[in-house]
Amino acid sequence: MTLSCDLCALSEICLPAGLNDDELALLEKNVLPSLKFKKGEVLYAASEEFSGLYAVKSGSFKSAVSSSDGDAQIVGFHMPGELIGFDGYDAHHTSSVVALENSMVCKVPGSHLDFLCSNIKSVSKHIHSMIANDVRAHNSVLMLIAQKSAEDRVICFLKNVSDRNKKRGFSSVDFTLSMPRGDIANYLGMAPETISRLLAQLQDDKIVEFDRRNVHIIDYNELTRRSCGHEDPSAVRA
Amino acid sequence: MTLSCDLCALSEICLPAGLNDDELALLEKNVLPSLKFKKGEVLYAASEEFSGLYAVKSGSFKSAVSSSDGDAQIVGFHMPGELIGFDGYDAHHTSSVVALENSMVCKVPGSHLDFLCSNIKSVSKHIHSMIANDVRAHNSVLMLIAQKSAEDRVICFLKNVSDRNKKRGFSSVDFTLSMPRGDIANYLGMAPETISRLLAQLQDDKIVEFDRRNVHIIDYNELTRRSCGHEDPSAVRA
DNA sequence: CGTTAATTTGATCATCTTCAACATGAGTGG
DNA sequence: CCACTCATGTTGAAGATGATCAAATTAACG
Repeated sequence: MTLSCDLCALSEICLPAGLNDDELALLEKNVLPSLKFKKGEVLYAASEEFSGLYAVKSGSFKSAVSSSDGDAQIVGFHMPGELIGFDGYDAHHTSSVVALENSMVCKVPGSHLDFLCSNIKSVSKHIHSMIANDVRAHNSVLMLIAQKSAEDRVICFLKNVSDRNKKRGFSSVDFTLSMPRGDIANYLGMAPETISRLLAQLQDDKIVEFDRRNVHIIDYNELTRRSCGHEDPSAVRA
Repeated sequence: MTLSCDLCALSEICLPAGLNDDELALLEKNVLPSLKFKKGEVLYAASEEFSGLYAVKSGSFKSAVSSSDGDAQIVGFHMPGELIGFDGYDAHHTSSVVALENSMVCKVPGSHLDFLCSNIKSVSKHIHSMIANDVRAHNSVLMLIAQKSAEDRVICFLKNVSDRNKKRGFSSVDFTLSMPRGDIANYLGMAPETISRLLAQLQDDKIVEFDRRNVHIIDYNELTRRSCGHEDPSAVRA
């Protein structure tokens, strides 16, 4: 049995945000019971037909595209409260989404989406907001990769994960990266070796401590100062 | 007086696509008369409140974001038939859009958008499609910049412009780049000098000829072959 | 506890940036 | 219409950032 939306810990940042009781009831009728995914399992794959949007309830996911010459590119990491699936909004998906750890998602079927948007103003608004966030996040990442040094990219990535944890009510200085170094490297457009070296340097500089995938930010201010105007997009991409 | 949507040369690829007469009439009532912009003029600026979506009617635009440390990043070029403005869909814009040449746009005010989407199914679909295209285009560019060599990026850029011209019914082998080299370089995340050198090399290889901003593709097949699985997104970003 | 995957570290190398100088064109006012 | 000026674009040489290759370590997991 699925936890109802109004009891969900994410209700403040997910679709239920700002709804009254009637609207909440209506929303819940149109959201499927949450689905479980084990680490490595596929939420949806490229070329699959669009069947709805997904809200991450727990755990985390990565989405990736691959080019015809076989190269893969991770285009986003998705944390609880974030909405996934816009890449297939009209027809079929072009990216694949995979669980980075054991995770849960809530699904809003595509057929119910129009109905919800038409009948609950704030759902419509929330979706629009998510779309705009998506675009903004994309722009930020593009700027990051196109213009900034490898060090800047890593710092901004850490800052971004920290911010997103904070938004969900978790610690912004102690958290775990659910993805391997290689995924971070791919996402940021660099070699895993470079990630490794730069993290080591941050540790030497006593700004962040790393134990495996566990992160402890020692000097949050310094991290923020160094994070090159990469505003908090706190958003998803799919 | 604005040319009506059904007489517009872009009706097949713009919002009117697939509408019947009644729907067309309804659409036209909700689209403002087209607006003119001179080269360099601003369609909207970052932080401006969202007031609607724009369809490029003629000419071209670029959109850019800037980080707090002053760096600017061009995040998209927009050609006729393409829709601009999703970055502000919920509240206010975070990118600025500037005309690259004398251009015209049609505006769909935000207040009319929900109405149109609710009442004309294919407009709703078209918007969704544009959003999905946006995400896809983003993913392609990200892959391009994060993973590919400078040469690949330039080739894919040319191929992309060619494809978008073709889609609009123009030549895919003879066209003009409306943006300066510096803008291309910024967009692709490299130095203008590198662009210059790579274009020169393509010319030496007898694949493309350049006269200023005029492009003539000599060996389209070779250009396609070299363009690293960067599928035609034929889409916009804003 | 062994086997494989993930991560780190070192050394070398390539690509692309940067700096500098120059060339070319477009736009403007006389 | 021409001359001037500034923006845009090209080319060369040197240098730096980050990639690649190789090897060693360490963790994850059955």
